[in-house]
Amino acid sequence: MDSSTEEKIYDAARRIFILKGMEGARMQEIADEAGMNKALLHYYFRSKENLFKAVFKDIFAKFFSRVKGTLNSDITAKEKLMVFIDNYIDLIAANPYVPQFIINEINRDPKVLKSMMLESGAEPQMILSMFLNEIQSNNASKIDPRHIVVSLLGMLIFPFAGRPLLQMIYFNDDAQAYNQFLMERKIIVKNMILKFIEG
Amino acid sequence: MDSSTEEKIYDAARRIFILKGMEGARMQEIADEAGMNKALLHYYFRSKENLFKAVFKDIFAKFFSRVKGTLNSDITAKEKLMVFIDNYIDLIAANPYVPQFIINEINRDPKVLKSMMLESGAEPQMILSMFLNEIQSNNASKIDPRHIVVSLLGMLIFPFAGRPLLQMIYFNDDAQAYNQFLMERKIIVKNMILKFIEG
DNA sequence: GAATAGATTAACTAAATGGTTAAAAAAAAT
DNA sequence: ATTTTTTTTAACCATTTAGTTAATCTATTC
Repeated sequence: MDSSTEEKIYDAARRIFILKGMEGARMQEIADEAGMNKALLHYYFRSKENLFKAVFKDIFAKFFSRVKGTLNSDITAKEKLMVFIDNYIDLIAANPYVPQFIINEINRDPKVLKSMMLESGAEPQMILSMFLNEIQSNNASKIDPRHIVVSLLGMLIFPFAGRPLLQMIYFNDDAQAYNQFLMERKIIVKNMILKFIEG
Repeated sequence: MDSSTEEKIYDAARRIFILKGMEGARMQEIADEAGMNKALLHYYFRSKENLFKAVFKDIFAKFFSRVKGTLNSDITAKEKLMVFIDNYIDLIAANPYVPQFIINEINRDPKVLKSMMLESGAEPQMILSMFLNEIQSNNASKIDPRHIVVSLLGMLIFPFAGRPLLQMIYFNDDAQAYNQFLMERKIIVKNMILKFIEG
C-alpha cells in the first residue's frame, strides 16, 4: 500500500477506535497498526481527541446518511423502504462493530453529537420518518412514524450488537448458522414492518 | 445507611461499573462513591477483576432470568408474553444503562458469559422462544421463534441504548416527551409482535 | 552538492492507575 | 485491663499512557 502517512494513521485509527472505543484505544496500538512511530500520530493529528473526532465524524456521517442513496430512484416509497432495509443490513454486516461503537461514543460524550448535527444540517435524520409518513398516508390508523423508525432500527442493529450473546444461546455458538440467520432477517424485518404499516 | 462496608463497596461498584464499564471505571472513583479508602476495595475483593465479576454476575442474572417471574400464573401463553413486554420495559426504564452495559461487557470478554451460562444452567434462555413456539402452534406459517425473540429484544432495548441520539433527533431533546414515548412503546411493541405472530 | 525544510525516530516526562504495605484505630477475646 | 484480631488509613510502588523533545534521516531547493 502506497497511501500517505496521514492516510495510514487515519485508517489504523479507524480500525482500532471502532474495535476498542475512544477510551479503550491506545495511541501506541494505533501506531503499531499503522506501522510507525507513535510521535507521528501527534505530528499529524496533534492529540488523541483530534484523531478520534476526525474518524468518528466520517463514520457517523456514513452510517447516518445512508438513507439518501435509496431516495433517488423511481420506485414507490414502500419499495424504497424495502431497499433501505436490505441495504442497511448489508452495510452493518460489512461493518458489524460500527453501530454499537456509535451508540457507545454518543452516550459517553453527547456533546460531540450536537456539534455534528449542526454541521451536517439537521434534516437528513427526518427522511426516514417522512418516508413512513408517506407510506401510511392512505391508512386510517396512522402510527407515530417515530415508533416505527425506532422499532426498525432496533430490529436491524440488535442482532449485530448482541451477537456474542445471541449466537451462544440460540445457535450453539455456530457462527456460520448465525450469519445465515442475519441474512434471513432481511425478509423477516421487511415482513414485520409491512404488516405493521399496512395494518 | 447502616449497611456493611462490603455492601457499600458492592453498591458503589455496581453504580460506577454500569455507568462506565469495567475498563472505564476507576477503583478510586468507586472508593469515593462508597465514601472510604481505596485499599478497602482490595481488602474485601482482592482485585478490580474480582469486584467486577461479583457485580456483573448478579446484574446479568437479574436481567436475563426476568422471564421466569411471568411464567407462574394462570394466563395463556399469549397473555404471558404481553405481561413480559410490559414488565421488561419497566425493568429497563428503572435500569436504563444496564442492557448496553451487558452487551458491551460480553463483547469485550465473551469468556465471562460462557462461565455464567454453565453456572446458571443453560435452560432459562430458551424459555422465551418456547413461549413463542407455543403461541404460534396453531398457526399455519410458523416463523423461526428466534427471529421473533431478536426482533422483540431489539425493539425493547434500542430505544434505551440509543436514547441520546433518538431524543435529540426526533424529540428536540425534550426528555419529558421521550419518557412518554418510552411508555407508549408498551402498546406499540405488543401490537407489533401480535400482528406478526398471528399473521 | 551544500543548505534548508519536512518527516521520522528513540528517549523522555508527567500524570494516572491498580495494587501493596506498614502503621494506626477499632472491635473482640482473654 | 490487656492482648489479639479485624478493619481502616496514608503513603508508597510499579506500570501504563498521552504527549514532548531533541536528534537523525530524507527529500527538496538553490
